[in-house]
Amino acid sequence: MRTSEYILATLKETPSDAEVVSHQLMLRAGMIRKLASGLYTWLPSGLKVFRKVERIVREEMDKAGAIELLMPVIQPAELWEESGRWEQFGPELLRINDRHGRPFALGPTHEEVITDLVRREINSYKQLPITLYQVSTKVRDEVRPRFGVMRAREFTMKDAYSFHMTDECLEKTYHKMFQAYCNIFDRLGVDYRPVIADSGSIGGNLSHEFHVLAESGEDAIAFSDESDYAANIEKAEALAPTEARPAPSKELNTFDTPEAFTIAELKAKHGVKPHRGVKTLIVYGAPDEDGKRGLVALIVRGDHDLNELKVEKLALVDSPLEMASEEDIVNTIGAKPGSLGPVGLSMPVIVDRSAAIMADFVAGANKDGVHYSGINWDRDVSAYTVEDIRNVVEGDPSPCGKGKILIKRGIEVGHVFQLGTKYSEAMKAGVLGEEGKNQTLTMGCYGIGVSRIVAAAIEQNNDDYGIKWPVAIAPFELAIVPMNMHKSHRIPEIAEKFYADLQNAGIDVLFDDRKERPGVMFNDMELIGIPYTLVIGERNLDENKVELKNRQTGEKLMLDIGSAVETIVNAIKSK
RNA sequence: CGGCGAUUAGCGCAGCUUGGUAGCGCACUUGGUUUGGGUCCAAGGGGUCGCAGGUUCAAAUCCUGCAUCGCCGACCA
Repeated sequence: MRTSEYILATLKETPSDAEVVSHQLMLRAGMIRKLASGLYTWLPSGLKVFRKVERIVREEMDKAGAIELLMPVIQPAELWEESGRWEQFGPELLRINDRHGRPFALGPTHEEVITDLVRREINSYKQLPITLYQVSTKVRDEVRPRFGVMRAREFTMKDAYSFHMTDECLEKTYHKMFQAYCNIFDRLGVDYRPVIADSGSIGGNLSHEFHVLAESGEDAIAFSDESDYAANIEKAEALAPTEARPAPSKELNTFDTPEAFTIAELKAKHGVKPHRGVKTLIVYGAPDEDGKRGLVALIVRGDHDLNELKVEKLALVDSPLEMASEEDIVNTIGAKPGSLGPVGLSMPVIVDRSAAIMADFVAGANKDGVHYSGINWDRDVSAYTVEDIRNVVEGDPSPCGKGKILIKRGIEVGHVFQLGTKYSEAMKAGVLGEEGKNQTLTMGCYGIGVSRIVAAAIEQNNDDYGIKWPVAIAPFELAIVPMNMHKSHRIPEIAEKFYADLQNAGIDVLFDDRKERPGVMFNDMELIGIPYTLVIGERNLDENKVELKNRQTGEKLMLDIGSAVETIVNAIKSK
């Protein structure tokens, strides 16, 4: 490709609404442009990267025995009603009506459609197991799209679905997919980790997420510093403390706290250390037979955070989890949030394991502007249950039994699930088994965010000058930058020859044939992140040399003109 | 969904307080100059000042409503 016949679309200035580095660089490097909130056009350079990621994903899926197909974005509501997700999915499911007023959804994922297809097409155990996949556009009406294509409303995902007669068979495919994912991320050249995960709204049992590690990641991952344990923080168990609860040594006392309604204020104004107090959070309980929801109190240590996912799974608590309104709290307890505590509460009280071994602690007195000190479990609060309801923090013992927890941030780029029979049962997808009896299929599903990978790779590979692409997914492998080509006759000649020879050798080349100053060209090529730049200038030509620059290392090599093509091809193809 | 903020040329912004000819930098076009790291000079093109309504002789500027975009929050106890 010649720059003169291409849209480089690079920007000197950073658009003001781009927050994270990958979003800024994708705009500046001319990869994407925003159409509306969470909707992006892929410009030529962006699309080239996107296609390279897509290709690696396809190759590895094919290698793992998955078969590609393509399903519609627009899906009839009936299918979603059948699986129960028309109700369950919430406003993220973008719904439309056709001209006849019939309801449809724009597919955020394709479990329903694939299950419907398989129940029609697959009739015998002999056709199983089978893994089908597609690379397609997904639509999710995100509450808050952000970070460019990282959390967009329309994005591209590779989604695969496997169907089996038995759980053992599902497990085998699951491991095969897991390995295929590792191969994919290895080839993409990103630093990633598979982590134990929750299966979320997709449903199912065992599940792993693949995360690209980056500061800007929206997920927190808990690692062990001594083993290869890694889990999404929402899934990492906070082990029960091994130490025993000290005996009470103080009397229960009240003290006035008229201006302290948060843990931070309690610390600032009354010197209460956060780990010596507890937070009391009020949520709605599971509905009773009449559908009425009571309140439930959740107690965690002042310096700990509640884990909503763990709470949601408790039988006493309504799912999805919802914080009680201030009105309901005042009406039931007689005090506002900020002055609540476990003493004298007439509702179920669920205490975190770490809070349950505290003695002589501080909490609100359920009276505005008053706190208790010297609270002790059993003596002052009789009815309560103990559960794991908090997020792990750094330094906690690892749930795997070895080492301590470290917390890092990650961008979720892949997710594999063992779904089980959630969809096949609801949608009656079964086949005849060996004994001639109908048997419900068991399913797995496996997603990779193709567009998100592009952004995640940039988060991990950039510097002050721009993007530093891994060769495998760079928009171009090499840039030819001639110095002042229009002032010379031999430079264009040699540059053209290199352009032709390198292309013939299978290198993806961008030939910067613009009439620009060298600095402008260098800056553009570095911003776009092309891994190698071949600089052709009079200065070196006199010695029969050209210069090869490596974007990753900054290293410059002088090459003899005669052997340069071979050297370059070897360097690039070895990656 | 709640709070805050923004909206003026393709991009980044000023002008608004105190109403009176719509500006700057980058980008773009033309000419010249320069040429191994975003040259310099000159001339030019490009705007329903987000939309609707109101106040006024006069509104980018003041008032009201709406829309869009963004940030933060939804762990506050």
